[in-house]
Amino acid sequence: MKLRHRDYIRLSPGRRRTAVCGIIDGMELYQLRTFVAVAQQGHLTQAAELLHLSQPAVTAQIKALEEELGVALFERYPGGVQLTEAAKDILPEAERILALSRGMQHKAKALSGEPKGKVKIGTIGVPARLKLGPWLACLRSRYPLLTVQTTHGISGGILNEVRKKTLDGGFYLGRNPYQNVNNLPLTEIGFCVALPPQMAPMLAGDDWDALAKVPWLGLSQFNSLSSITQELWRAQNVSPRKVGEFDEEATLLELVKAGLGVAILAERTAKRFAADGSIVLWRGGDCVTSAPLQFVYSAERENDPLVTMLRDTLLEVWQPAE
Amino acid sequence: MKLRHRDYIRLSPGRRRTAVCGIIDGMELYQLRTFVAVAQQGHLTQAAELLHLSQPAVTAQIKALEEELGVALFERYPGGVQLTEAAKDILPEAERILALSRGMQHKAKALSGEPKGKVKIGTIGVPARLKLGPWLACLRSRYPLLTVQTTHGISGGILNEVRKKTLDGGFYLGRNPYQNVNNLPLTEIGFCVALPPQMAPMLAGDDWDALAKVPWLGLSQFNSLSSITQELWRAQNVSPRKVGEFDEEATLLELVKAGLGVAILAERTAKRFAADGSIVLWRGGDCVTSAPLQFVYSAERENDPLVTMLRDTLLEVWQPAE
DNA sequence: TGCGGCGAATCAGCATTTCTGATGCCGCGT
DNA sequence: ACGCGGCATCAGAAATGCTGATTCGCCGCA
Repeated sequence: MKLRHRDYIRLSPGRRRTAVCGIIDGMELYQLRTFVAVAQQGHLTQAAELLHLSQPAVTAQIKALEEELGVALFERYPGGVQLTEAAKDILPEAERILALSRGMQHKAKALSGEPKGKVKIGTIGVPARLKLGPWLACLRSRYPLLTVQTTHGISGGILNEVRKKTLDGGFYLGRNPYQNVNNLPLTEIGFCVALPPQMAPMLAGDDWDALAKVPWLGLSQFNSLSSITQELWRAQNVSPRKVGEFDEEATLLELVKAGLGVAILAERTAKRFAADGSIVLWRGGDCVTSAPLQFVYSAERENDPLVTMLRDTLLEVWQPAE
Repeated sequence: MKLRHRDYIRLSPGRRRTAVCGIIDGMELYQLRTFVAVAQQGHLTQAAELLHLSQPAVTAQIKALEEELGVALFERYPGGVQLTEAAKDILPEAERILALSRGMQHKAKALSGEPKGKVKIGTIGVPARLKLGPWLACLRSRYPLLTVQTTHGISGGILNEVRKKTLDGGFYLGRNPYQNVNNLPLTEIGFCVALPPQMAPMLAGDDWDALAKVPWLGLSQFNSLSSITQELWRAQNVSPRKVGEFDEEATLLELVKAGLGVAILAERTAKRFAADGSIVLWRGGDCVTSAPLQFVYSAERENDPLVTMLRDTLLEVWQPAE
């Protein structure tokens, strides 16, 4: 990797901060947050998105911090940035500081009395399957001052919003690929392959190659099933003929009924509609794969009293049942 | 103590900071610094001075922090403020965060290569007695890029400037009354009572009562000897007739020579001038008291590499000698 | 009981900082 | 070569933090 060229001209407009003598009392938490985000992402641009900032803002903050500390923190390469040796030493300290500061905020929140405010939750799929009703009821009864706002979306989108902290938490189907998002497994959901009745005769056996030959209703890449399905095909070493990409189960169901092709559906949905014959299940309804349904939230908020409340009530609703 | 009345109207101008969802990513280090300073001082005004800020600025910062955390941090009483119960829980966290952040800055400074910059040192009394020459020579030889700026003053003033971080460090004579200023004892300095030659006959014995009857050249309250002298008189249960207050030893010496009254002088100075008869020492030059000569610096900078350098070189210069 | 004094809150205006959007520059892959 | 990803830079705009003057509440004192 060749180091990207740049002339070290400073733009620093000169701060107002009271810089007294030796020590310049100027380092601030927002700079550390940015530092850590950039270190994590390896890109100013991506860090900027995570921080809800523009890229120039991130550039400036990093530059200011580097100047403040008297140490270069990143080496700029084409295609991204990389921690310097010094920064590798400093990063854990910054993380510890941020962790402590979050801890302090959480403590304060815990001390500030009855929890109130609005919680934003991302939902996916069928509300009933999330046990959304019982959960919110439980939440409401225990914390009356809390209001909830739900946002429906597809699995990947929800996860991303949780990552970007646009949502306080959300449901996710599948294995969460981010390490700065924590998850609470709720249950396992099985999936079957649904066939239009007219195609059923052709696919009586459990032959994957045969399955690969009929039209396949694909999933949008933001749907968590998408990657699950892809793994599935790869494992069987076949590749399907996709007739399109769709991002909601209800849509898929409709299209299967209409005979457009075969698709993967959640076991429960599939079984329900197989019962009345509007679709037929491959292999008689055996699940071809499964994925965990999880509740996800920002890892930074692991100890946030609010998140704890969410987790506790969720467990209460899910534990006895499953 | 009666709680001070006030209507909790907020002025908060609304921040720009990206307040996303549940958590408001807005707490900043400068607010914590202010919080801790106020907690320590018990007065917004005094904290403001320590922080080089105006009192309204401190008010606003505390208010913002309280709003941020959702907890009242101080109760306002006439004559000052006091920590709330919640704040007592939170304060240690804030201190830990600040300590860590300082630690990080120090680490960065240590990593940033050869130390350079300007160090401001407060001096008192006679430079030679501070071994200033040898010390600065040692410092210079070891850290060539470091420049030193000395500010001469009286003991109390220097200590205060160190406390307010206007100076990186300084010399102080006496026991340091502040706990947020650390000190490095260098040596002990003895003091004798100097008499004008013409008064000597009247005070041949070692009678304190007799001493109390002659005119006394007092010390300004900012001179560290001031409190030492006061203790001394109190211990002897007598009180002198002050003819004025002066703040430099050289001045005192001149006045004693001129016959205005008696005064307390450092042993060495006193002995030197007693030798040529321009003054006479009470009790033949026995010290009546002594005080430690110390190097003082902000406690927050205990681990600052710069301060470590100062301490190490000082010890090197002072250790072998005394 | 009226009068200064102390300390905090408030207000308006100002100075400075920080952000954004547009743009430039640099390597890389197609 | 061209477009693209990604960072730096710039100018303008928005927002924040700070200050000085003033007010308010409470206390001690005459």
